[in-house]
Amino acid sequence: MERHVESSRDPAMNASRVPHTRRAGRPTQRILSRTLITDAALALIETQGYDGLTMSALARRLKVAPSALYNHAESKQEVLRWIEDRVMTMVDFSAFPTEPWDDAVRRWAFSYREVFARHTPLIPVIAVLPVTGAPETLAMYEAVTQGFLRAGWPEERIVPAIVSLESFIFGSALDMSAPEDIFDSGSLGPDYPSFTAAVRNSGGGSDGADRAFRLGLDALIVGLQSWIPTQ
Amino acid sequence: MERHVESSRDPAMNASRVPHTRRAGRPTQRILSRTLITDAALALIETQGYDGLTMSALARRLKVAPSALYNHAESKQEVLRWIEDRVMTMVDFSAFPTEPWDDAVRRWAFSYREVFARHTPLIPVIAVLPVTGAPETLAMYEAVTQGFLRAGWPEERIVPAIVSLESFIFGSALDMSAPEDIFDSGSLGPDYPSFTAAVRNSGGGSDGADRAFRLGLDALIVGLQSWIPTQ
DNA sequence: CCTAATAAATGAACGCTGTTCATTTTACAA
DNA sequence: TTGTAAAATGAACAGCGTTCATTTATTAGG
Repeated sequence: MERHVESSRDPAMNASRVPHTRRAGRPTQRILSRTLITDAALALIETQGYDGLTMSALARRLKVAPSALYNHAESKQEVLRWIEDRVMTMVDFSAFPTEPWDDAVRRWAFSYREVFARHTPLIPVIAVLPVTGAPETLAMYEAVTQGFLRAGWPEERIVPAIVSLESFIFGSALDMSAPEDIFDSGSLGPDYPSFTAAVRNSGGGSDGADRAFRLGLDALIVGLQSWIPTQ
Repeated sequence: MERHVESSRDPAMNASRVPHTRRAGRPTQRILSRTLITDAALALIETQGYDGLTMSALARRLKVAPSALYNHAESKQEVLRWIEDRVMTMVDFSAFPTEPWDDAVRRWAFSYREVFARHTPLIPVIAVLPVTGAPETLAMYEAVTQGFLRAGWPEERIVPAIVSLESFIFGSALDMSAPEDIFDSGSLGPDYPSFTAAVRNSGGGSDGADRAFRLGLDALIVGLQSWIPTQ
């Protein structure tokens, strides 16, 4: 068929998987690669959402048969892992080398939550995913760790602290995409008077998730800060 | 076919949806009901996991055709919502009426995490799900709210505090089912020396998630406690 | 320059999913 | 006994992720 290869595209080398031993007869990329597939997947998610991310749709966008994807990715799960690593590059952790610890954590946490609130289907993936083979994710952890060290954190407490913060961030990212009236008890309201009253008097309507996040993050930061020996 | 109704089963009245106005010609349950479907689904999950929870498998277990389920549930999503509400009954919030606030929160949080760590696929469902029509979930929130009031919390701060705690709990439940070596950077290790070292020195291997949860929960509790006016 | 080797692409399957629909069965009310 | 309406059936459906035998394209080596 005359479908693909209408122009001379970038050979699109596979960034992080250089062949170790080059044996006889080494062929080349024609169309696909980890980078290109991830690009297309993200573009697809941008316009169609995660429901629109099917292997067929992905292949269509790359002008390729669905089965061709399986020469490069083991499964859709693997594609999701690639996406996850790419999405991590959108998280802003730039404050750690310069700003005070708590400010840096705050900026990082807000950005982290924001990014994954737009990628909630990744959260169950990421929370369970080994970082092996996720260089961007590792880059973030390295920067965060250095920020903690810079603030005087003892090495052995850094990882648990990061895990705590991340747990809170992931949970909050999920919460962010909840409907505003999630706590509306409807006709059952009178059966649960204390809770219904608390919901009614819980302040502004629209920024409920935001207030809870700010509140919890501050609490977490204060609590964690007591783990830094001096200062 | 001679398949079903081999014994006289409980008519299995639909617990929480009593018909408001009984109009002419009111028929009866034969086999299915919200309660029975939820029972079967949970039993299925217990033995086969969430991957095994398909509408066909569910129907098979109830000795019924798959399409019969759709006379009672609008979709699989609705079945998941029923499961979610049932699972909420397994969360222990019994300490709120008697114990000190922080102890009650701790017990509740530990139980909550434990329960949903065994039901992680529900987490994305629950975090976004309106509580309308989820009586057990509402019952828990009512008890928790009363516990907060009893501890002197101002009404308007209770809901954000609960949301914060829940976010942390859900994130931690996801984290709980992560593999132990999730932070093993593999061959890329040397490129991220600070993080790799922090992981290596982060203490005991197996209870990593537990330590992070305890740490974060304590921090959160201390931080939140400063929101109680007196005491 | 041809040939052998091999990755990459194809297209037709596969089994399974959740869901729909016309039809039949069942149970109760009148 | 009859009428009504919910509940069950079974056959379809489109779409999903994935596999596999086959063809196409590319390049290294003799």
